[in-house]
Amino acid sequence: MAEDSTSSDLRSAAFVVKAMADENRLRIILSLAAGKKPVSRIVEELGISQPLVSHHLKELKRALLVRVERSGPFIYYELADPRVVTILAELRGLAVELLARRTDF
Amino acid sequence: MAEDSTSSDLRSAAFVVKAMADENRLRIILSLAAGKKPVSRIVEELGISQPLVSHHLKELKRALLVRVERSGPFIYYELADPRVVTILAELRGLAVELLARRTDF
DNA sequence: CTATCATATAAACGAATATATATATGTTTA
DNA sequence: TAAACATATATATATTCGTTTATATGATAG
Repeated sequence: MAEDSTSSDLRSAAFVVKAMADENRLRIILSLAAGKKPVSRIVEELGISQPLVSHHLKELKRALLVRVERSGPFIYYELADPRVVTILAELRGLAVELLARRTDF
Repeated sequence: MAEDSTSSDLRSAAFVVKAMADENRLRIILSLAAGKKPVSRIVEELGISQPLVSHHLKELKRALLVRVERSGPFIYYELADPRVVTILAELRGLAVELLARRTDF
């Protein structure tokens, strides 16, 4: 008897959410929201080390959140789906409000 | 000079996302989406041990995603914000599609 | 072919996390 | 107050994760 789809969907969701569960990766996603760009641009925009950016891009790629494309010496990354940006915006709004509420009294 | 709000927002978002980055916690969230319920109900619905459920609820509470309320011997948990359910649904849809795409060729 | 630039990978380490088992706390009822 | 029940906490362990440092790959220009 096969498991219900909810279970496997949630496993998939957890897999994707894990890839987003890091501040640096969220910053990379936000940077890529502005459009396709090579690693070096992300590095200079975010001010984090190149190996670290590469490592996080690898994670994002593993979770299928970004697509890779080589052009000459540059390797361009882009978001695999625009919904990532929407969802991130919603998460940000929610998070900000939840934290703000905490000090309401 | 203060840091820009984007940075602290993303830190907040990462904090909340981390709390969602676990399949068991997503299952708990989904269970609570149907309404406020005591720990024991979550335990029987999900079939995971009571201490483990308590532990994950603690994490969700730390991230302000759930609210707690005691009533007699029972301790009820409920989602702190309905948007969590919406966002989870979107994440699930995205994840399922991303994974499905992978085998398209 | 060598030098240089862009990026990836490897190794190592500490910190955080998920889980299981055992036990404690707090509430109700008799 | 003792017993039964609901939930939390403590402890231990195994695993995963984020980061740094160092090095490798792969493309291009001279």
